[in-house]
Amino acid sequence: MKRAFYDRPVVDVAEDLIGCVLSHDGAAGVIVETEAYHESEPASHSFIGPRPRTRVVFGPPGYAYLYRSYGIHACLNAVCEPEGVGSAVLIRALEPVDGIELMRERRGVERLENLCSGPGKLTQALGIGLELNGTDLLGGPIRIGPRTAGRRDVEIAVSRRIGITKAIELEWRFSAVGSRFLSRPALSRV
DNA sequence: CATGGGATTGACT
DNA sequence: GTCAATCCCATGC
Repeated sequence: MKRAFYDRPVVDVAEDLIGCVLSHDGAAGVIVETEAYHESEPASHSFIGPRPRTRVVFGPPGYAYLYRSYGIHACLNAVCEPEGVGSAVLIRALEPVDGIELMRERRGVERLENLCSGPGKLTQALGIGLELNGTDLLGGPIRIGPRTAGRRDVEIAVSRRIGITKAIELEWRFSAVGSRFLSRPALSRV
């Protein structure tokens, strides 16, 4: 993807990332679930303004923001919108396509539907750790490629975001309709 | 400086 | 369905 892809409203980027291919260190998957987060709404880490932890979210678009969740898991985001605006897309689930055996080793589970069906699972399956926070998604170790042929017209469902307590009314979660690889099934559709 | 609480997962009832 | 694990970091005294 080009830098300009990320330099747009975060909700648009979140929707357009469905069907794109995320890869790192010998493994890759098609993005089937995302959520948008923006400094204007209280569910976002950037709501309270720049802090040491969220510095990269306010930086230029097209960089990786990684944070530790519940003291255990790493979650991957793509920073969006112009520098100075705190927004990012959380990658929540992938359909495994490459390096599946490597994913199984890293995850310690066999079942395909269990390898990348959650934000903490997919970072483990791809070997993405917190040390990659702030790395460039263009030319860095983590890559996001465009939709491949046959994925250009994916049907995309819209729903409320998962696991948050604030701004739950916003329908900023996007998922590929009918995918078996979601963290949770979707409800409505576009 | 002490404390509380997650953008989650997996094990267990 | 319930619940503990585990660690920054943000917040408040």
